[in-house]
Amino acid sequence: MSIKIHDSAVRRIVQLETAEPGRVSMYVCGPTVYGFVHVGNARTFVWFDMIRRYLIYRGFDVTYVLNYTDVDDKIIDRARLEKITPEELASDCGRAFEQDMAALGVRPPDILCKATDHIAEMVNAIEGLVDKEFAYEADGDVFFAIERFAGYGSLSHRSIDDLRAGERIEPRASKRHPLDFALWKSAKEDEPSWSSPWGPGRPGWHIECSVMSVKYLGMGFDIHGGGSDLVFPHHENEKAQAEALTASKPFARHWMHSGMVQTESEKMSKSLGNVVVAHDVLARLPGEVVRYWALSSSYRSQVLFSEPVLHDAEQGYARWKTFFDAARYALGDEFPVRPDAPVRRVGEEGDGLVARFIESLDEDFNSARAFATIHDLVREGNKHLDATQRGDTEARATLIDATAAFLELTSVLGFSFTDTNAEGSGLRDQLIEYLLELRTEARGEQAFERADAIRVRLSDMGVVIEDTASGPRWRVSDEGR
RNA sequence: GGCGACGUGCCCGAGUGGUUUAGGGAGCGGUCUGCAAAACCGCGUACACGGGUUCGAUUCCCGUCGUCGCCUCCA
Repeated sequence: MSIKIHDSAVRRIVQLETAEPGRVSMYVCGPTVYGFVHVGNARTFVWFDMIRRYLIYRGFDVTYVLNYTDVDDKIIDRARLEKITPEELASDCGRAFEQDMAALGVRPPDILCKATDHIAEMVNAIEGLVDKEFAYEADGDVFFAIERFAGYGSLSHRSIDDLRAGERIEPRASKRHPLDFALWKSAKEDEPSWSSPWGPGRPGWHIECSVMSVKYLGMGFDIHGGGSDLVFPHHENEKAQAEALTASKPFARHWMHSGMVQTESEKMSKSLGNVVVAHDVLARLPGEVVRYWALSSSYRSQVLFSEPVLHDAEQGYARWKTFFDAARYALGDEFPVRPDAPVRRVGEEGDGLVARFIESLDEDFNSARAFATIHDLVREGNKHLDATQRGDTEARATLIDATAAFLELTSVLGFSFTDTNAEGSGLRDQLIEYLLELRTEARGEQAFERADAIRVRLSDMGVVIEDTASGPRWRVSDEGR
């Protein structure tokens, strides 16, 4: 088990070194629940889901923690706008998030934690930081004093001077240093608040992740993930808080950051107003297609979200699904439902395609290469379809191997294929079969017009007919589901 | 201004100091088919530009140009 990852703290590819052999603890910054997540968000969560699945596949015992930031200025503002309470808004958006994630094949985390369930722990942590003089109070607010923490900026590779040079906002007058950030914000009128030694208020943005990650995984947990726009200030601040409070380090052993999604030539971002909400995309495309798009290039690179790119994903995924359907038809009862023993010898050269798949993902999760091996697997399987249907037992054995490997590898990537034909009623199937009989008869009589008419009508209803060596095969397309 | 990433064939997108092709999409040609569809086979000889290192660079180094990200809430 030798897995390499790009660690953004050191900016290079390193060996994954976990605190305990065979176990991986990972914390990923989840959504701020005040609206639907956009596809950039979604891509990050799909990616960490895949990483989690892969680590499990490679034998690690993985603990995956995801948080909801459910107390925040934007939640308060939006709730006010919609005339509902912030709690209602947060729980609605949490539910919507879970729906979207389910559609994308993202498994729920092992631990889902919410900021509002950890206010007391956060207050405790802030008190600790004040005691140790890493933080100070000013008019009911509490700030973290970055100058007191040696090494501030080390995660994002910035010096305090560099950061000041790029300042774009007027610093608060009550801060001692312009880059000091809020741990606790005093409540204004009509805002949700909790009591604290500094008066009623709510926690600042970063503290919840420090507190919750350490609570559930302990200092020195293995992987901290999120989008690359969180490196500074969010992750830098999380790290400073946690290491200052516990007087120990590291906060996280490895940091992984996913690249930003862009539309046209701009980053997709809520503040730029150019977001495409995942919910809308999922309303018109299967989640698998979006997942295919998300995973078909490196998690670290910036990627484009556009119609042509979605089309590529749609076609690529369709190739897999078509193979699945064809293999199911050709193999019948011998279709490998769940591969118990991994098949490692398909595509016989070297160690085969499964080995190449593993080798690829071991190297900082090179999913593009992993996808290529699955496409090769599909080609290998497709080559043996016709012969299988003609009764060639050797071809059949190869097809079974290829299919088993295909199912295994795609499931590692989080794709599950379902037999769309099986979703209908027995009556429907009988009717389709009957129409196929009529069509076969017509073809026998050279009445091709009649035969083609049946095919067209069925196709309009979402039932695709394909003539094969051993007779016509039908399948229900996505439109027909 | 500081920090960083990237620039690969029509498009998306891996990768490598030379010997063997990433892969997908689109296109063209072929096989199969009554016709389709699916599938399979074949094809395009790509690595921003200019220097340098090297026997040899798309791959290393320097520079130029360009694109994008972070430095503000953001996945």
